[in-house]
Amino acid sequence: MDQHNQASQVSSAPAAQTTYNPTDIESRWYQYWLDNHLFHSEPDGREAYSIVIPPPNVTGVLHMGHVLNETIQDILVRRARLQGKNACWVPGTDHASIATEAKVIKRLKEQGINKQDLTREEFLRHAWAWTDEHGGIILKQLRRLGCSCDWDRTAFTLDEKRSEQVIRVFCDLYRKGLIYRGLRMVNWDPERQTALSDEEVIYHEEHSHLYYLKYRVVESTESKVENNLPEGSVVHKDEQGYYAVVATTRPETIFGDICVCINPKDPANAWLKGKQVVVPGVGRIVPIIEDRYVEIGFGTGCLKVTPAHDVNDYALGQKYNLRTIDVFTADAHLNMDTVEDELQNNVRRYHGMDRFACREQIVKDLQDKGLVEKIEDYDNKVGYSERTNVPIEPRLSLQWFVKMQHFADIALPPVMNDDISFYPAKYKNTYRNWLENIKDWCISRQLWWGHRIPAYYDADLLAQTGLENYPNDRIVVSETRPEGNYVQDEGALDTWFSSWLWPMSVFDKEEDLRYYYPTADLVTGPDIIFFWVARMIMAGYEWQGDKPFRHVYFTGIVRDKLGRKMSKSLGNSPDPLDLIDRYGADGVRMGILLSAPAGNDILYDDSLCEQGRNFCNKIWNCFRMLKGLQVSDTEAPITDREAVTWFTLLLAKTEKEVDDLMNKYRLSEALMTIYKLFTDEFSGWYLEMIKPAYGQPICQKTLDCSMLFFERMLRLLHPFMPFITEELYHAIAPREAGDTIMRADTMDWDADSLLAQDEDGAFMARIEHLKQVVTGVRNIRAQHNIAPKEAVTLIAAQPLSQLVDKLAHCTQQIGAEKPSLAASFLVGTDEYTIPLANFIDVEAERKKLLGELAHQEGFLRGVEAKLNNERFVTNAKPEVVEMERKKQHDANERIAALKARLASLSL
RNA sequence: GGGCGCUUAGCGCAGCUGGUUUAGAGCAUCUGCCCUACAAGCAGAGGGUCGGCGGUUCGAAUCCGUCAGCGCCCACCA
Repeated sequence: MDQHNQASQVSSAPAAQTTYNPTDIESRWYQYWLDNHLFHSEPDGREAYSIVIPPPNVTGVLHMGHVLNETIQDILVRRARLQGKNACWVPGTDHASIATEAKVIKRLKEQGINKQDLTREEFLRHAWAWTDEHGGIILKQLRRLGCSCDWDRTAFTLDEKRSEQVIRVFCDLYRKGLIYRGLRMVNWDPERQTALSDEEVIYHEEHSHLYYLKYRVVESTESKVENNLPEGSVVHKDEQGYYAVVATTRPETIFGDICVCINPKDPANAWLKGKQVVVPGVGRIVPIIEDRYVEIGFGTGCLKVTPAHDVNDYALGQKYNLRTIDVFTADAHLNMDTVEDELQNNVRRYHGMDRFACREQIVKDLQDKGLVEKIEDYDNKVGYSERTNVPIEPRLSLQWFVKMQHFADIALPPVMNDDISFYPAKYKNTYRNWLENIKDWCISRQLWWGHRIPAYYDADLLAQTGLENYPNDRIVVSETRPEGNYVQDEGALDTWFSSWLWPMSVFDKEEDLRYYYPTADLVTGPDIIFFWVARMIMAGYEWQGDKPFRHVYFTGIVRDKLGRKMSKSLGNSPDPLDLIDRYGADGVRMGILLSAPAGNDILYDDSLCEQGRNFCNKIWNCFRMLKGLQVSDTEAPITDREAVTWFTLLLAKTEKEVDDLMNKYRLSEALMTIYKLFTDEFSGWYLEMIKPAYGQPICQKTLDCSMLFFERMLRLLHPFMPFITEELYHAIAPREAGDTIMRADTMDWDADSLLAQDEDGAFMARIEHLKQVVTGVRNIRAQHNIAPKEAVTLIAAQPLSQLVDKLAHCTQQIGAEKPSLAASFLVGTDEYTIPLANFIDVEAERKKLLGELAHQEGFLRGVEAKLNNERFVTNAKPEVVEMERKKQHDANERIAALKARLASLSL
């Protein structure tokens, strides 16, 4: 069946049911939007508004974090569309090399296939098959949420267009001298067996141990010890002789120890100067060296130096030209083949052990030999791979790097001077901090799923030199494979090396790039400020000469009710699709947004979606009420005209407020403002004002105005709740084919000139006063148990609008005598009285009045304390003093009225 | 070890270029209501002195200092 027709049918008649059922409505309208290409954008004469989606992992599924993020983007895009801008939201996915490669490997394993047994080409075929099969599910899921992406522009970070640009950028940087290949100590993920960037390492505090190991002093040098002990020496000796004590958290790296280092100024260890010691359990004889890097007083002041397995030790190694002995395999098992032949007998038993198993074993063995002085509990930070969550291993390897200082220099100023503005602004500090301490970016990965590094080695030369010693100036870096016998670099590029081009790479055509770039807003989490945000800014200036986006909106983290991060293992993360089934997409969108100001974590709870669903229901019923009214051609009563004028002003004012809040990215507050307008003002007050008596018709004019208000409120709400607003927009009146609430040119009115009609606010003030009187009457009804249907008399000094009589179900008596048996209340300084002969509880009334009197007198004392203070009267601004005088006057009037009431009550 | 941010009703928040009737909404709570748009609702109510202390000021939730607690980011003390 034709989906378009279905949608039209839905809108032709409001359903009779009293609750809103979103399911069918949402899927039909989404199809309608697609069928009419309402999300598609092409460059034209209008102002452009563009957003690029933070591309989710191609094989990912929708979680609550996405719901928050994508809802915000959709709100911004839909609002821009309503403002008449040419809005374009580009969707897409990320190839997420590490994560996806891991998934593919896991799947192959389930099929009994090992990655090692496949060629690169075979593996990639499997990976693409997997991507085609499972990829892009998340984009489908975004449709359920209502996301108005321009699906024709869907991009993928590993598709042909994107690849071209990534390779071009790599080559460009290489030619500019900003990319180099080098042997460095990098963060190694032994699980995935690849290098990582510094940003991909997450440090966790851990309870571990500090092992104090005995490094025996070599006998030939021992004799001198006794004769020459400097002041303050701390000498260790047991029945077998002298030894140094070295503290380490990683005894399994001991096989790679090259020397022991002390601080030259450390008196405790000065006796070790010039000595040699034996690496325990290994038997290697190593020198004591001296360097001020070692901190006196930490541990024993003796540091074992393992240049192949520690960043600092590597630095020392460079400084003193020490050799490296790498004792780990790529998957972090012990490799004893690198240890000297003559020591093999000592260490052979550890060969092939896992690094942590080896730690236990070597400690045990050393304890047996009496070579462990002591073991202390110790808390230290251990780096974990962000993706595989295994402890990373510092590893010396040949990798490709981007020189970052140049990029830091171009990316810092625009953020600091707000050319690119951050919401909330506090992240500017974080950003600056990172850029001011920038380090080179390791971009090569030992993975297959990704952009292959376009570097080529002469096959013959490579055979002679090997990769490590291949001369850098003979590397060919090129967009295309060079002619001849060349071998391409095996590495792939860090995923972020393609992501950082996203805001420009998604626009295929030059014309599009010119029109849509820079994009308007970026919506993302602060956790990828370094990974992505900063690097996009760098890339934007480097290749487009301009910022990639004008504003960055940082969302918070979605947590559960107890403040815990949502995770699969905790099982505290609801399935968004399930929530949409239960509450409707509009309900879920409102739920997630309500308590999510920029940068604040949100504590998700189903009750928030319930509130969203309930709001939909309220809107739905407002419409049912209006649509169900009988109409007449009679003149509108004065009360209708007052109500219409009031609501016109209120709506115009609220629209401006909402607009202002949106400009400040205060989306939650904007939604709350609309919510209150709809619920309190429109449903609670306005509809009650114009509602005809039972069985009576409403006049056409009033109904028309009311429908106009309703439509304008729908439009105001549309960015937040697209489905119900579209549904009711079509239910209000028949629309042309393809018409939509998201189109810009509906119902323009000039809010400013409307508001100018009540410039001094007198009319609005009158209605607000009137509402307070109604509330006062209702209050007395509640206190005295007077049923709503029972009419009461209201004694007032001045006549009020008939709206009061209608809303409070009362009859006004102007200036009438106030009986002593009555209840009264004050609005401002005006007193209102309701005779209550049959109902009044005199004591309760007196108590209430006395309470009010005490409050007013306390207030008056505060005001008078100020006014009696000469320094206040002379120093404060005149208008402030005047305000206090007014307060004093009003308080006195109210006190007088309360006293009079109390007196008459006592009669 | 540095840097940043937060601490306001039961909960999550707004207010913070000092003064607008002795602090504001939402949710939750309590009371009363199935009144013909809505019980996924209506009407009404209670509840904070603004983390502690000190200072500046005629006046501070709002500015300054300090202490405490919480959170985030960065950092090569084994």
